[in-house]
Amino acid sequence: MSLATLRSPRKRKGHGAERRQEILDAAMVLIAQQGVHAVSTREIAAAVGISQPALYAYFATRDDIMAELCEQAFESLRTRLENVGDLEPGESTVRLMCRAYLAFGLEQPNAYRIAFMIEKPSHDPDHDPAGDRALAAGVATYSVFRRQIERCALAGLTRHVDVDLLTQTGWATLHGLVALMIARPSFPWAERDRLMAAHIDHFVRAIMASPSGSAGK
Amino acid sequence: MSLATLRSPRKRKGHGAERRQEILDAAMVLIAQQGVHAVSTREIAAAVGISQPALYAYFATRDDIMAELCEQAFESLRTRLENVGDLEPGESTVRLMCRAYLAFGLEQPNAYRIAFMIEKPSHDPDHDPAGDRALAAGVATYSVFRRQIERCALAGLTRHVDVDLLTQTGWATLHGLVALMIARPSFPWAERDRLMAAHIDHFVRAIMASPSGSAGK
DNA sequence: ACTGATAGGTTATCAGTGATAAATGATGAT
DNA sequence: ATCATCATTTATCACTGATAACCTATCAGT
Repeated sequence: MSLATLRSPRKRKGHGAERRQEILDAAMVLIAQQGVHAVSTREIAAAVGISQPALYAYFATRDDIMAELCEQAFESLRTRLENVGDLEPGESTVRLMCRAYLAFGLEQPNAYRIAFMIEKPSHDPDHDPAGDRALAAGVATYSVFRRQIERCALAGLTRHVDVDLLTQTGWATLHGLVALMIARPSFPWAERDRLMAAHIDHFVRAIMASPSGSAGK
Repeated sequence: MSLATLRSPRKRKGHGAERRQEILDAAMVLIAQQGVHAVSTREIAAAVGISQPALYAYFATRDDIMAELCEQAFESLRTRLENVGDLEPGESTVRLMCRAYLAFGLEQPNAYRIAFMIEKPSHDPDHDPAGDRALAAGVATYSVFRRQIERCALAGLTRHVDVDLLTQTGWATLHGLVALMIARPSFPWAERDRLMAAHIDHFVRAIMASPSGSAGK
């Protein structure tokens, strides 16, 4: 009818959840290109081909988009950890899981940032559905990690048997290296591969009862 | 909150570096109260009693204020690590240093955030004086940490003798726990004291040659 | 075929942000 | 007393996330 409305390259009508995922995908691509803080709602909307307020039909706030991406990042890491498989519990499996974790963080720093390093300003004690779902995804990922440790603990391979304590300090150990290397790339780090290998050695040495870790170089 | 009401009566001319530090102090207080992201340049200016553009006579950008606070946070941590003292090198000294690190991070989360968890959007290859000074302060703090590890290494108390590798993975280990607990407080963490103690045990176990770490709970 | 409801979208606008330019005002030297 | 200087202010810019109000297809029901 009115040709004047064709000025902008308006796209077809999205079918509900499709467009929702379109938005998430566009946001992730932009974030991967420009970093988390540099992407605005207007850029995301333009990438999808809709106006900026249209986003708010699918997400209550910008942070909700981030929370959803956080959830997806957690699930990405979770499948990666699950792909380590249910080999027999032992040091080599633990090493594989550590490698998978570090690889995820260093290969997809933006996903890692969103999952672990973006602080949510929401301190509302009110319901925060998006944040809750992200937290649940984080706990689910944690559970995969924990399961491997637990199997080692049940086999008597760990230094002690408080599985949550082992898992949390172990996870924190891995997170520390990834987070610091992402947040402070200017620091004069040692060579990456040696650093990763040493860190995994330290992990195994800290957690396992009788590690076969290389003691020297 | 109306910013105008927070504004103290206009002050007299500032005396160079005095006012500069006034700004930094006000910024740090506000950040400690409201968090890093929630503090605007207008709030900082109002707290000092000047107009918002007046800040730019002392700092080129808001990020420069943050970089300066980052530098001060690093120095605060450095003195804390130095206060561990130059006792004889050994496991107990290392434990003290770990405790000092974790205590700093958990007691002053905002200073810790500024020092380690705020990513600078400046990717300019151009000169970035403020960022450079912050990095230098970080390296200086790293050196204090490194010195203790080095003394242990020279005494033959560490698992191997690549001091930078030991220090960097060790530092990352400590950072991981602090950063995760700060960034994800909603996670169902184990009890804090036990977690800290276990983490320090893991650190010692990973770094030292013959740790006396408690093996059970 | 008309009606109304509704999903999906738009334009216009708001308050707040970091930052800049130009006008103001006090200070200190001459 | 005059003038230059510099700290500081007012006014403003472009941009941000978010809201209000208004269009416009599409579709179900009579």
